[in-house]
Amino acid sequence: MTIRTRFAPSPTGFMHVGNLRTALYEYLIAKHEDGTFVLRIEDTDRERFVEGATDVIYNTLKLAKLIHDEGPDIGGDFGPYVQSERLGLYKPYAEQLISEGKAYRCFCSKERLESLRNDSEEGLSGYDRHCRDLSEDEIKANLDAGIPYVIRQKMPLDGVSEYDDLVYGHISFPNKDLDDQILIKADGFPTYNFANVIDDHTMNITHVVRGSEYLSSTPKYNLLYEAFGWETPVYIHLPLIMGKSVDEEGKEVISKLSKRHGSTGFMDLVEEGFLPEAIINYIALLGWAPKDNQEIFTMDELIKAFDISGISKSPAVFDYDKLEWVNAEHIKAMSPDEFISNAKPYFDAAGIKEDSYDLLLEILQPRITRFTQIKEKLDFINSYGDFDLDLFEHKKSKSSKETSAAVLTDMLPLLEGCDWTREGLTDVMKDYAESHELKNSVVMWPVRIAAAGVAVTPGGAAEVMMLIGKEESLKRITRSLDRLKA
RNA sequence: GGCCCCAUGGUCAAGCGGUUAAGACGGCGCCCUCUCACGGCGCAAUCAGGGGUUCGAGUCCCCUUGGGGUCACCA
Repeated sequence: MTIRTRFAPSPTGFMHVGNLRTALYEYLIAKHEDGTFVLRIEDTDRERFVEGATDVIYNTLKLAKLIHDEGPDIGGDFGPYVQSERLGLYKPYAEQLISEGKAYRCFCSKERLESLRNDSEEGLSGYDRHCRDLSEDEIKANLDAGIPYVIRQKMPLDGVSEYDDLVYGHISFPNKDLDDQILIKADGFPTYNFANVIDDHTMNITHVVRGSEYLSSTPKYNLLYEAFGWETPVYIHLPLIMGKSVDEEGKEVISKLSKRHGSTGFMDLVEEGFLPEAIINYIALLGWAPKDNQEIFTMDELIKAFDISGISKSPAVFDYDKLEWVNAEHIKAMSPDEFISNAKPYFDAAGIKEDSYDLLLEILQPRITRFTQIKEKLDFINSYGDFDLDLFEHKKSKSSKETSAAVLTDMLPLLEGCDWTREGLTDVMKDYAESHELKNSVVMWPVRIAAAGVAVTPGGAAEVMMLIGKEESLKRITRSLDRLKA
């Protein structure tokens, strides 16, 4: 039997990393066994419909390289793959249950249900099964009167529902706590719970993978499978992804990851400069650990290594620091071409010419954790002002304003006359240091500071000057020297 | 509140009856070094508490505590 998993998002226009991780695990579980990964759009809630939201889903999956084998855009043998296009399918199943005495029409108004909730202790008890045993006459009268109704499933009043989850093990649940769940809403649309079961069954889904928030509603699903005489799928519930934030009193709180914890939308993270493959890599590790200690994975490696037994049960806190590290590792693992093509937009924005690419590749690749940082790293190339002369003071480099002035005075003509290459520049500085019995740093420090005008630069004096160019470098050094002497 | 689930450093976590309790991120220190990174080396830091079971418990059982989830004509 080949494994079939499905990702069934609602088109809300926003892909939360928690949802994405669920999709990832569904994909990995299927692909590890050479199975099929299905995309199904769950849009039964007309009020929540967002224009263009399905595109966000397609784009996200494409960027994340979670390629589905069946779905609305590519078809398959079990279509349609959009619930709103399957509407006719659900009601007959509900009516079948009514005729078998396993479900019933409920004519209660929303207002009545509302007051039911308000009257109960904490507003927490459910439906009172008021319509569960209406007589045929009462039902007919209500129907004739055109009173809108929902279809509810009759839940067992006692006993225990049990099932086995591949992550959480054996779960048991007292039936008396189960509400007579609504299958079909008054508007004729199926509820998520109902459509989900019908679709999973009719699409031959073998493994249902979802967040652990469904752990306690799974007995309801099973009762539905049971009512139809269908085989239940294998359940794999995933630990939730949590976020850390600070409350009004300045206390640190941990709760289900949401926007208040920072960027949690996949697209938001991408915009901040996180690579899709790094995000995927990181979230794979949130709630799952490989057999060995590998941390950095490509998608193919994840498919190979993924194992359900490595999924943990306890919720995991999303850690931006580690994501940043994973991102940096992916950047460092890039081939020169990959790096350049990712960096090109930023190079263009900084007016960098192609002949600097090799040098920038070398100095930037180990230094950035996100490509979006390139702009500020290269700021010194295009902006230069009268910086604080105290920058020439650096104890560890044995550099001071006095030594700087002396060194720059000597270096200026030497630099002007030397071979303007990285090696040529380095050599002329080192030779000078050697012949004057100075530490390299006494020479390099002031040159770099004078040329860049900032304390921190990617690369050293020679690299800085190569990036700025001969003319501009000499101009800047002259200017700094004048200011030092003034 | 009822019900369900969870519990190893600050974070992700390995461990599945006998270990000096891995590893990674972050932090700190040292080395490398013209700055910042990269790289290398090292340090600090964890079994929530209490009962059992056992020759032996982070590992099994129970209770307590803590955390999370869920109780919609949302998904």
